Amino acid sequence: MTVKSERSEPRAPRRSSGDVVVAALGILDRQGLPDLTMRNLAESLGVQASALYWHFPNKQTLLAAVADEIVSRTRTRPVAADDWRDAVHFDAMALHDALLAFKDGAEVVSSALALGLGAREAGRRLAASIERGGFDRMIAERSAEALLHFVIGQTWHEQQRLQADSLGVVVEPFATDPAEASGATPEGPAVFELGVDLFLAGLDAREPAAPSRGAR
Amino acid sequence: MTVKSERSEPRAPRRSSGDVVVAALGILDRQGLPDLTMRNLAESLGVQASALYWHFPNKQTLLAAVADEIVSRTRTRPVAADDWRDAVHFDAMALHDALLAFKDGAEVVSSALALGLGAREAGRRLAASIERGGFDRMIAERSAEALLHFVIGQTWHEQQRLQADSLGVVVEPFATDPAEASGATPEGPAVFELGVDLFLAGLDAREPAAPSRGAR
DNA sequence: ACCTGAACACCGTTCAAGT
DNA sequence: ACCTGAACACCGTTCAAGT
Repeated sequence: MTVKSERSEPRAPRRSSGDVVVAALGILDRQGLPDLTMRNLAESLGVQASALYWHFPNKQTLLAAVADEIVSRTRTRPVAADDWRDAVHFDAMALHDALLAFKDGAEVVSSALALGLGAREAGRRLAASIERGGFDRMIAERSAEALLHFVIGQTWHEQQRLQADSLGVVVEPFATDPAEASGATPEGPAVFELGVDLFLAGLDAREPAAPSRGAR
Repeated sequence: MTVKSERSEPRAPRRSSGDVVVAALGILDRQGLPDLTMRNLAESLGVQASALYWHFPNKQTLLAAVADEIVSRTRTRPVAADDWRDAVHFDAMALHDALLAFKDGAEVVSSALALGLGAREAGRRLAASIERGGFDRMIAERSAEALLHFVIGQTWHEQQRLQADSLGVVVEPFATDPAEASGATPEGPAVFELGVDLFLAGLDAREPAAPSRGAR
């Protein structure tokens, strides 16, 4: 007989702020950012909208936590002994995939980062991988920031096109010549890879450094 | 005596969509994006909010026009005979400045670009300057896009910090080590320049090409 | 500690109707 | 051609009060 356990009886299944973030990710995944309202989110938790303000001071802070969660789900490199260029390349691709994993993921992370809330982990990983190339910390951090802005901006744009396509909306490709824009979009990943490779080539040229291991 | 001119008498000082964009820029400049509501904008034009929907189908389209206007005010290079690297460098800095010229300018342009509306001119200019280095059009366009995303993302972040500072809000600097984050932020422009230089070095390494002029 | 209920001060957008 | 007036269906946030 479903009696209550030992001590006190847990009145209701109360929520932690972690639960709120998970519920927010669910809405993001299924519906996207425009539908991620405090009211919708509250409803999906079986709660009043005002209850969310016990867990987070405002929506912006909540979105920052969501951005952190998206970024924290980035794949990490299995082996750590590789060339630093491969490590940076891997980090960039992994972040790209993590952003694509949730509808409007890139936009959420972009805003959080610009606002100076959350999504810091992404930059830290890139900087750490770059540092393995023997660059000093200042260079590593700043170039990581540059690469990070590229990855997020590019992914946001790409994600927007993917979502537009899936709705059958026609969006002109990103081309200089409108005449050649009529052809099929070559493909997404190539643009992305070119950017990352350009960046790596730039770093390589800046400092010959040690080939991979050993502090110069 | 202030009589009416020849033909018909102009009843009221009616607005063009250009006037709407200019008014929007005014609000952006003085108050920022959160205050750029259809109602505020209408009021600044002495009109009802619903009147704006005669000029633009929706707010998103209006913001795209605003983004176009911001980008179109980018300084253009005085002399065209320079090295292509200098041209790209100039374009990047000029766009940076154009985005900083209006409160939340970078955010407005970032969104418009990601959404595939407006702000295309920025990419076109960069691509044209890169093409002067002898790269083929595909490479030029894609690398321009990469650089563009960096410039906008970086500027958005920078602008956010500038505005936060001017309000006395404390925002932690963008650093890996929270311990070293307590120092003063070194400075903004340097981060920006490093990114552009990295990018140029990457392009340079990819194709030795002609030094500046002449098609390879 | 966690949440309800009700309210406040807004939003973007539509649409019939006016001139 | 350009705009009004009124409405619709929402927003984020606050706050006293409940358990």
